[in-house]
Amino acid sequence: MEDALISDGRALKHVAVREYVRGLVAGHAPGSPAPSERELVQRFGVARMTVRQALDALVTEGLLERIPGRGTFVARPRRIATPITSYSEEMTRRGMLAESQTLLVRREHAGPGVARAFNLTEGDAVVHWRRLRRADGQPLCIEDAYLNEVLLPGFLHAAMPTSLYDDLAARGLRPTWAEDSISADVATEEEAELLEVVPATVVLRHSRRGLVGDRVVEVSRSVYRADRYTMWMQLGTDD
Amino acid sequence: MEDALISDGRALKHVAVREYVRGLVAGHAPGSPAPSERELVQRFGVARMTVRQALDALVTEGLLERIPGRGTFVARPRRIATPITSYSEEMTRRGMLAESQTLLVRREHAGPGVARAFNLTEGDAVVHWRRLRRADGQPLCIEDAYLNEVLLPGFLHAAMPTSLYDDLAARGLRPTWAEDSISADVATEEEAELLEVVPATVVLRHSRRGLVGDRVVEVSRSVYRADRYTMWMQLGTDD
DNA sequence: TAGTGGTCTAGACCACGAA
DNA sequence: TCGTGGTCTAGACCACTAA
Repeated sequence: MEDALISDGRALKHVAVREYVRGLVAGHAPGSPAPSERELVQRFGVARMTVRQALDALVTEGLLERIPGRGTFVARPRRIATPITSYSEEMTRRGMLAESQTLLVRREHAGPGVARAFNLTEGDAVVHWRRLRRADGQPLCIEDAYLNEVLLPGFLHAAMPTSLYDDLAARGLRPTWAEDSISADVATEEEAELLEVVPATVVLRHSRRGLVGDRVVEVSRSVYRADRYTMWMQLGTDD
Repeated sequence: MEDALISDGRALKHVAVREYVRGLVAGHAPGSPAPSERELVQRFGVARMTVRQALDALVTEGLLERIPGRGTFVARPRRIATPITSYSEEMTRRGMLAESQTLLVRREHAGPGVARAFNLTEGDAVVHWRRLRRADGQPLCIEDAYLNEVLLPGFLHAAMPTSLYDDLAARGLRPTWAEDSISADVATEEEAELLEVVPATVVLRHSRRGLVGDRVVEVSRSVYRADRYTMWMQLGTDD
């Protein structure tokens, strides 16, 4: 929603036009016509440049497309690269029931790897949260998430959120940038027991550094049963 | 390059201003000031709206950023998600010497999996190109690439390109969209022999469907030695 | 021919930042 | 105080599309 209309007290005309058009075409099929520029000039009693400023924004964000000599139309949605998702979001997308069992959650001193990933000094305090993840009731993954406590005051004492990403989102700290590494390996004895496989079974390891701006908010290491999990991703933009 | 100046015969003013500014700030450090809008109005003898249209384009493409009350400046380059790279590009990025040995290249009838990936009918002709990939002389990967011959006339009879992606780029068919899957597995006997490991060694499997627009130009399946390869990727935009 | 978006003019007032 | 970008006006002519 555009809150400039409320919070500012003084509505910007191009914002008013933009949000009017956005609401008008919401849910309309690609190719549906939007109002013509001169029609909007009449309706809002503004200059045409103001209407164009409003429509420019909607064209830039991919909602509308202009065809010279014909008009302005609802654009076909662009393909989008793989979003940065949480385990529960990913499982929901696959149509599976995601469950999590907390194995450990406590304040720890950062080891060398975690400290480097956070740009902290070894020994600095971090929150360590280890969970066993299930899909449709079957063990699928062990995730060790590390969090920078400075960015998440009261996190340890609050009720554990259902979804880490939901909690981060509520704090405005949901990662918008992720640096991932993926490798194949065999399970350790401890991992094998939790995942209910024999030791030395093949697993997929996935590490992530999640950032918001320049701040590292999440460092995680996950190990998946290779017989139950294939990672998917889409790269590129548009089509 | 902006060719509207030449091909159109009649130069668009906002294009002239845009390209003038682009050339002016080329190579300048982030934070360097660009000319002010009123300065460009003077220099080109155009209206301010025309200058703003020119600068809007450069701001949208991420070259400039505006700071109200201060001016317009060269923007800090945005972080970019993992590009769709070829094996040789990826190895070069890692500072390793990439080599390829063609094991097989021929026309084949598409099997069910490849046909589905290409949106073809099973049995349709495809080009199959199998290569053993080395990094710094050591076997790293076996790649089976399948190509749609309809899109690549004469491909089989031409000299084999050093890089498949270079050849595709020359034909305007370098993928701009990729759908990948990654899984952990063990090597087959044949794979183990080529990769110079014992059978049942852990490997990373990577499949890709590469598209340009709606056209599938490449379907590939790669198998990497897990002890020598970790996949990296970056997701998201900006920072 | 009528309507559309693309381009362009020559001004204007505003809020904000720096000096 | 002065310069900056942000917003806005009330027109104009053009090329193009569709009827």
